[in-house]
Amino acid sequence: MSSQADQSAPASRYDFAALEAKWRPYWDELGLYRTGNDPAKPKKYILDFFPYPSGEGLSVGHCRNYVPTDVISRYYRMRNFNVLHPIGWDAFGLPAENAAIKLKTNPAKLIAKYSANYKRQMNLIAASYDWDREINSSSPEYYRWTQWIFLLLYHSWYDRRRDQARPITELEAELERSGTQELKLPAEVPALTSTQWRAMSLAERRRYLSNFRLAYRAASAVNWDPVEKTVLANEEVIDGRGWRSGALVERKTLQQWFFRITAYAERLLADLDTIDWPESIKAMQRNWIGRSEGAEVTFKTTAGDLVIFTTRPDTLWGATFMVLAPEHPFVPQLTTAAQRSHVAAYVAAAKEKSEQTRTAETRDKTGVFTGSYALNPVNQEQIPIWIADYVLLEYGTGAIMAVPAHDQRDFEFARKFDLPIRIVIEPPGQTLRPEDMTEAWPHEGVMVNSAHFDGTPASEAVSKVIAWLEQTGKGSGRVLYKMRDWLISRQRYWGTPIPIVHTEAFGEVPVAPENLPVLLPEVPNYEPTETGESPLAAIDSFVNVTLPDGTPGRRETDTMGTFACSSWYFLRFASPREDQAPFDRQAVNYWLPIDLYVGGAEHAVMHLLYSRFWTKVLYDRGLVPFVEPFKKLRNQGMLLSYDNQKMSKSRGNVITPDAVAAVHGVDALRVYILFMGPFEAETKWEEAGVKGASRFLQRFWALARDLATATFVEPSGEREREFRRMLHATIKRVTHDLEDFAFNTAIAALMELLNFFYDCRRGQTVVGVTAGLWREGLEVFTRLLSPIAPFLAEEVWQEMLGHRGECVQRLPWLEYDEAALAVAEINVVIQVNGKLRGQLTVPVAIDEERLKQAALASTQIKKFVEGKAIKKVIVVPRKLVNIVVG
RNA sequence: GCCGGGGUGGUGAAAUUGGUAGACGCGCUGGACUCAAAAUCCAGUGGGAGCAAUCCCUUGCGGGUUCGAGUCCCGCCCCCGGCACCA
Repeated sequence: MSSQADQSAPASRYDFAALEAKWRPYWDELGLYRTGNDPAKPKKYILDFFPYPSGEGLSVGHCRNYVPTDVISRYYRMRNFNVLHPIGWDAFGLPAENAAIKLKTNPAKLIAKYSANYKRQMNLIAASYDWDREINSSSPEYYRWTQWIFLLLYHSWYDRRRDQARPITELEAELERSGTQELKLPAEVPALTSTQWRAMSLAERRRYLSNFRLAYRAASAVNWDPVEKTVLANEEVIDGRGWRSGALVERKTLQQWFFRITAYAERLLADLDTIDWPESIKAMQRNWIGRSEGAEVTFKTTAGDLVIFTTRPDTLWGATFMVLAPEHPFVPQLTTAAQRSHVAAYVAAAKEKSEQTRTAETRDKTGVFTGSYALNPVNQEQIPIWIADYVLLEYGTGAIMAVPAHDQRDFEFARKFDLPIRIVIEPPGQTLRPEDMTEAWPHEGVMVNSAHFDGTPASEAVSKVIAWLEQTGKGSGRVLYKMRDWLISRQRYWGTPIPIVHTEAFGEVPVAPENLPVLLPEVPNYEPTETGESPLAAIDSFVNVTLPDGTPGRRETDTMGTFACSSWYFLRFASPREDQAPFDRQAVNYWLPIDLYVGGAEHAVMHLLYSRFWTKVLYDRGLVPFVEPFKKLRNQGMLLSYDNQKMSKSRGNVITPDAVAAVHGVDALRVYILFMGPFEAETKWEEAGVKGASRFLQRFWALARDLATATFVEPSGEREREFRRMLHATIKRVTHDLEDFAFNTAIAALMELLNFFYDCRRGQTVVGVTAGLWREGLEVFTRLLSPIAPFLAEEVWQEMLGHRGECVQRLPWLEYDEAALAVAEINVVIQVNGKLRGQLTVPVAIDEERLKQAALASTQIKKFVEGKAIKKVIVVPRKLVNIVVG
């Protein structure tokens, strides 16, 4: 499209490229996108998910995220809110590092290049970010504070009595005073007296305290991604594969850093009920947290007390055998000489199988008898102990009681190995017989064969048994979660260094906050190793340090996974240049929590869970006054390419905003993105759809162009009332639809208004309304369009409607006038037996009786009513009359 | 299997609390303009019957509630997303 307009005749199409070139610098100069800071105004914080700049740049799929939030931001600016709409770069992480290795360059350089391109594209689509607040998580000014929060977690412990994180110094004081006796200790942490505590060396104390810290280092079986050459968090493993690399993960036991997110399981679950998020994301988080209520019960064995967890303590009398995970620590001791070779072979085979194959292969039960027996505490019965890989060491206690009558897995196992099946639960009034069963009966029912509990109904069974277990010391009620602690260390270069130094004398020593940041060294070689050791370990100048007191130490060489960076970045935007703290408290108090957070659904249990966790820790430690960071979350639907496939470079079907904007203009791109379907629905890109959006804008532009030459005839009061009514109805619809995230119907409303304008025209002549009202109509349209198609709106407003120098987006949002919406007459539908048979135009204020009479008198319904008895007439004022005949 | 979300024309989709199903767009058909095309404008467009007025059918399937159901209830089928030997 050229900007040289034909001088003689009026142009037939508008030159979108010229408008874009003209208005972009104008808005920049005006500071239109700068964050509002008028303390008298209310605020809106509207945020897009922290993007990861990649070499591929943005596709139109990203626009489905950025355009709607931009429209909402512009809308709230016009509604006179202070709007914070920032953007930054989630810059650390594997993709940039891998790309840099491949291209033999530095990841920082690549990120700079990629993010510059993202910025260019974001500006292209007129996303109204405040670039003064741009942040980059890989800059020392930023990651310094990621390290600071790491240390905050390190110096915090979770007090289960108060359900709150507290400073570790308070725990030390309590241990000094009274040991662990008053603490609600987690089962896996050994109790301690104050005397024992005082006798401990500094290193021993540090080791003991790591049982409590919210950031701790521990040896654990972890997910090793052999392609990325690093460990991954559980949340990053999808179907047994690394979420980015797609490689099958391997089990490795390594010393790793974790965040104790499990301490917050209950709060992370409960607070989901307080936030406005898509149900699917909440469901995924609930599912991930995986809460189960049940009981722990102790069975005596020759290797010691064997604790099991069950959600069905009411079936304890039906336990006919026990099953341990092959890795369970009791296995060697429980295995009898006769069984030794079988057990050893089974354990070895289980070890060979990855998590993947263990679950992917058939669910056929396998297992082997240990030769030992356990004592069922409820009936003093000796039951055989087996091992089988369907029991997982990581969940519960790694051991179960098997109740084949009432659990399908145990049933299959019992049938396969010919173990007894005993029924202890029955449906009321029915009898079950083991020999008749083809599957377990896992439902709730009446207890039978359960000593003095026989006859206990389902509604009371579980709670009564738990109470009895607690009274008799055989067990206790317990809540279990599937969620594991968050593994944060990565054996890679391009991440936030973990601010810890390891020493011989004192164990791990945290870096003092005033010595942050621990800088990531700039080095030419940073390729990952095969050994599970970070490439930083090979850099002596980084590793070897001397503490202020002269103690030699070795720096922690793992870096943090990028989800640490993105777990607090939304706080940083409130005061992005703050250099005394991660954020300015006042600024955070004003801007947070986020009013609207938009991004893809793929972060359901990663970023969105981690951020909630960090926010709760910050809340507990008094740094923020809210417990949930994202009040309202929306996920944009996926945008498939024209071939119904996901857009990807390898398929060659990526559509870029650059290409669309070049052909149709940015406004048309934006209109189509918004109009293509409901915001949250998956949709397919249709080139013809952009043409439709473009046509809509053209049609509006042509009306504005013709304003100067139009003639106005036959003004009529009635027609003008109708015209005004349309204007106000459209203001109302667009306003409500934008508030509801219903961009497609907001645009449909504008299209209807435009069609109405065209109905008022006969060629260049406008019929029924005055020039003044016609102009008002165009002005209303322009203002409603301005957040959606800002370039055309600005052009029409300033150049064609004669408001030069007045930025249309600086005007307040239009209010609708209820009075103008009023109509004198309305259509009412006449139904006979619920079927549409006629219509009636009646005064809006008609009373019910008259409406009924008018309907009955209507000739349209005569033939449906004639000769039949009228049984009933339903009158719904302003809507319909339904005549029921028999 | 469990959890969440869906199923409406040729097509993307609309439809406050149950109250004219298919707004708006795309596509298609016809017309105007043009030497012609593109663009634009005007008219039509759920399916079926009929010259017509008009009538019948229609929101995945089967029941139900109701004067009235896309919407509520019960039972199915199918699609998408997530989780899954979690005791």
